[in-house]
Amino acid sequence: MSPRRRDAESTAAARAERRAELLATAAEVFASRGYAATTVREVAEAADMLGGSLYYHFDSKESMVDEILSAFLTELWAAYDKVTGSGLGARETFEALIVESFRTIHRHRPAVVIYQNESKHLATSPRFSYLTESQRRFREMWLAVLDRGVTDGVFRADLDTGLIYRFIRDTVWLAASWYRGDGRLPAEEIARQYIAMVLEGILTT
Amino acid sequence: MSPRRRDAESTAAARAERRAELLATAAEVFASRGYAATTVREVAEAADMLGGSLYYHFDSKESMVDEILSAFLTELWAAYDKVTGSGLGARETFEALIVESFRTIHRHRPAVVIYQNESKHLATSPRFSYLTESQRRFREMWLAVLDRGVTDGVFRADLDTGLIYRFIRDTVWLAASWYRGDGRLPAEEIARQYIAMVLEGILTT
Amino acid sequence: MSPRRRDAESTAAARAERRAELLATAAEVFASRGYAATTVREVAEAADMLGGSLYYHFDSKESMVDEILSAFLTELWAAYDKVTGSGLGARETFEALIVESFRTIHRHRPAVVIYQNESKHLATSPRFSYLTESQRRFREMWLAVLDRGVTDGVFRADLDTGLIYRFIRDTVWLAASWYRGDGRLPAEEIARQYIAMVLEGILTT
Amino acid sequence: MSPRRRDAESTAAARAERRAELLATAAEVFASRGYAATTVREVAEAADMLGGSLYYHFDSKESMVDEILSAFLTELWAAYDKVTGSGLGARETFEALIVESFRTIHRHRPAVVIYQNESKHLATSPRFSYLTESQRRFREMWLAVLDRGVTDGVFRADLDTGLIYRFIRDTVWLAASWYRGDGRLPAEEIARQYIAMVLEGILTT
DNA sequence: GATGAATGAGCTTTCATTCAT
DNA sequence: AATGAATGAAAGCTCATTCAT
Repeated sequence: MSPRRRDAESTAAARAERRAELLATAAEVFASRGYAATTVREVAEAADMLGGSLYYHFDSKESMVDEILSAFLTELWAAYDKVTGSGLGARETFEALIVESFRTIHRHRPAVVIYQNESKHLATSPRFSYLTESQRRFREMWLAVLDRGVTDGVFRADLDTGLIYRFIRDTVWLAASWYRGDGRLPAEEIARQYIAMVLEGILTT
Repeated sequence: MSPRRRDAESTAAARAERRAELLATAAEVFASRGYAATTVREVAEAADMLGGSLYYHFDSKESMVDEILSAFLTELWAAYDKVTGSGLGARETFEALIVESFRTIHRHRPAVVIYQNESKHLATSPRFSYLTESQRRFREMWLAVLDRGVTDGVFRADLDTGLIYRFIRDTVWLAASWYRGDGRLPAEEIARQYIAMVLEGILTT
Repeated sequence: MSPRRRDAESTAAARAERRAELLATAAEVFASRGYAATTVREVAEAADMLGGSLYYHFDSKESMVDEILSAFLTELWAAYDKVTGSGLGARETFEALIVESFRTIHRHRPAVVIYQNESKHLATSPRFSYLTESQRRFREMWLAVLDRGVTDGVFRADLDTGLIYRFIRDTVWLAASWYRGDGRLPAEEIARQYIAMVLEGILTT
Repeated sequence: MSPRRRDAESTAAARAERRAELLATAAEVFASRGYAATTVREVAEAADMLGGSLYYHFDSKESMVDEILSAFLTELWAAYDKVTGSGLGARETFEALIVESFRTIHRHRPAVVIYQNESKHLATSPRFSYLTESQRRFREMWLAVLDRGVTDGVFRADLDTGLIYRFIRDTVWLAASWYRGDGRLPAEEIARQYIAMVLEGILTT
């Protein structure tokens, strides 16, 4: 490996690292103030620079949320795919998905908040069509698990699975709004209690 | 009643009605596009007027959300207070509160959506301090019901009531985002299924 | 005189009186808040009506100032012309003009304030060309008196008459800004002291 | 001096210089068109920029007048304080104050015009309370000089000093409206003739 | 004569974005 | 990489004016 190449690599790596840093900062600000209500100046200030300087790193404000959300969704689906591809039963799949969701909230809290608050609005633009697509997959995945559970006689048959899906979706993602990693309840414990509450309600007894 | 008085009354009534109409329109638009992202011109357009004309009826964009939210909260608390003042047991209170919540969503859907999406941000301004206050009361009310249920042996003691409170809060209010009054599921049926799901999970068996 | 004609006359008279009332009110408001900074609504409010109602009486906000100023100037020039046509000497003319000026201020205080504050700005519009014309006549009249006084050996020759003219003009009209008819100093006493000061100076002799 | 420090200094200096330039332009426009009647766009145009660009340098239109007026008053009072602190007699103080006033007009003509035309209106806002305060000090200072002159037998006792103060104040500051630095009469000559007129009168003796 | 609702132009201000340095 | 000045579109809001009643 030539020194030249090493330089190029370390430069590229340093640049990527800087981007990641800036995106983390931006995500924090977008999450706390709301995307539309946050100015580029505020993001820059949080990163100790001036407004114009961000444009060296990013094309636009929109491209920042874009990167934040797509990075989060990519990682989320990697985790989900691993679970659904493991050949677990309906109940075990249900539990594993809940646990993965709370783990993701733990690692990507600001991104989850942004996703929760802004995705409906952003999704109207073609650039963010992947948000709609993700939501569709999300719905299919959960309905499949719930329906399989009903078919297998594991979940109650007298409740509307569409309704249950919505309740689960809402609680899980809204948890990002109040979840604090430093609280007395770690992500795993929240997942455990959440599973206990929901499962013992929808299970046949 | 003199004609003069009748005139004054009908004029004042007509004005109040017009305000209500405009507020309903504004609420719809704020709910669907987001308060910050909605322009006054858009609200006016939805009401078939020009931007400036709205200012004959309202002081500012802010005063519109203010009226929308406070009208909704006033009605909501009237319903809640009636329930909590009826001397019902923990479980019956729980059920009645859920039913009232879904009924309010049915009648004030756009206001609920706005409340859900914007109140965190709006509450930072002194003008909207009643939002914070309402949230505090809301929390106290639910915790009281849940704790009483635990004490009375009606609700399970091994779950964190703070956590349960949050799950309930999030699911109930977020329901406004997807609820459509014209759907196959009326508010009462949604409430019934929701109660079934949650209660049979947190009840001692 | 037919009753019909009397009605028409009394109606016309009543209308003229109402206009005069409204103009007096408007002058007061324009004088205290400034013409540009005063809204039509404020004028109307001071006259106990709604904004639109003024347009029954007047074409526009501009036509109100127009009437206020031209009425004032008409009366002022009638008084001035009487003085300059009386064949008085330079000093007596000087004194008489000062006295008439303060009398006009006494009767038309708000109009004078408006004239002082706004005429420079208004005069740029063709509609108000009479303001420029009036100012020109005013200058000519005073310079004639002062120059005649110098020629006659009544006024000092070592002072620039253009400068003296300006000083007189400024002090006399600005007096409207602080003059209050109810004060301890009536218009005539102010005129007397003013004349004494300008003619003889403030030094002891 | 390190290069870094020099850079910082020259940058800060350049910025201050630019602000001063823009303020001078704004003062010119405010003075000629009136503050309320001047639009921000007009100020910007006079400075060869677009309306929004001014907001990089100033918070608001109001903050521009604020800076213009307070800079002028600061300098004016520095000059006045020097005079009144010199232990001169009443007549010499009088003359020196007049001279300083005309010198200030010479250097700050637009600011003086703005002060004259707008301060009454601006002073109602707390932000401009210093205008009221300045006017109070101004009155006290002049009355002290005039009263001392009367006591010392230098000034006539048969004239109302309150009245004289007002005449002096009005003429001196209104002079800014017509004074042109390029005219045949320099500030000092105007001051000389003005002093002669007020002290000795315009009559031949 | 007056009301009240609406108009529409124009204002101050904000803010994402650009670009020379 | 970052600065700082400027752009220009668009926002919230004001206000003189109109007009049916």
